[in-house]
Amino acid sequence: MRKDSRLSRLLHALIHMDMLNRGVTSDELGKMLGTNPVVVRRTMALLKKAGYVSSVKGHNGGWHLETSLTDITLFDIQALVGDASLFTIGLTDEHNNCPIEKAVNTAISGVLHEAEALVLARFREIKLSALRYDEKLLAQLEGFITSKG
Amino acid sequence: MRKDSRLSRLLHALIHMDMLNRGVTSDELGKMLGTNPVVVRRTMALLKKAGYVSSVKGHNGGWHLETSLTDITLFDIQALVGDASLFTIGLTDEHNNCPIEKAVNTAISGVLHEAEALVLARFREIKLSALRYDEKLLAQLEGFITSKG
DNA sequence: TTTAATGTAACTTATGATGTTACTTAAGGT
DNA sequence: ACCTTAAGTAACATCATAAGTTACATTAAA
Repeated sequence: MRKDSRLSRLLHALIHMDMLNRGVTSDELGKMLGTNPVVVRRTMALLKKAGYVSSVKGHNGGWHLETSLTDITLFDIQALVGDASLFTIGLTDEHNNCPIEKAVNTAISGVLHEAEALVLARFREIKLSALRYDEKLLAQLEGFITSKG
Repeated sequence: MRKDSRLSRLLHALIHMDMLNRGVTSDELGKMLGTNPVVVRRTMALLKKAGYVSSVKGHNGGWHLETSLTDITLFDIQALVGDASLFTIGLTDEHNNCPIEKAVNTAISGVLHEAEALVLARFREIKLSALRYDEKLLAQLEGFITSKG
């Protein structure tokens, strides 16, 4: 199923902005993120609405970081993009009153809720400042097997 | 994002088959699951391939349970449908060698792996026999808030 | 031979992020 | 004033995949 990579992209953009410590244009961000400026604007609009960044139109315009990365957690950004559930597992129509279906859905959703709570709790613990480029950290992590998505 | 409800459907079907204790047709299952017989066959084919059920064509044909529900866990069924990741959160292209992107993806995937392990461990603990219709259990669970999916 | 069933191919639909084009608006530079 | 650079946004296409649907082949009992 198609995945939502906006969380990854927004974190990526925010950290680049923090390290550059200047305004950046959507074109620049698009090159960094491997996408085009319209997608960047669309996605960055979520950050702007939440006040984490501002934007300036016209000449010398662009995006500006308005918040220290020590004050933003993965949870904060996930909250901007995570409208629906975190899982690809769906339940069948819950307005059906078949008791078997209810028992099945209850069992599944119980587990998924527990896992979702775990994810969000972990995301709350991770500040964006902790993800800034750090040679040592990256070397440690180099061998880590990352999921395809 | 669109969800995959095959896990829910397969569990639902298996428990109905167990309780009826007879062969059932795809038409019957379709009515129980709220879908049509072709979708049922397509989905049930996963169970058949794994040997949990068998099928008979023609007159008096249909689907037969071949395994006790005490010998099947949610994990077993999830393994049949869960080709990809359990999460709607995706990472951006991992062949990019931007160290920031790597750090971001590593942080996210670390958390998701932990949560996925939790889900699968819980699924291993739940036998399908534990989901059979039980008035008492259902009454207890009635108030539980279930996810929209 | 008729009927009831699975098996399966082919196509459509639904969904939501992503990609793309084109245009509008804003603001600095010349 | 005019040009250029930038965000903002509408409109539409693309992608991926489960689900829905139609049609037909195959199998086997009545």
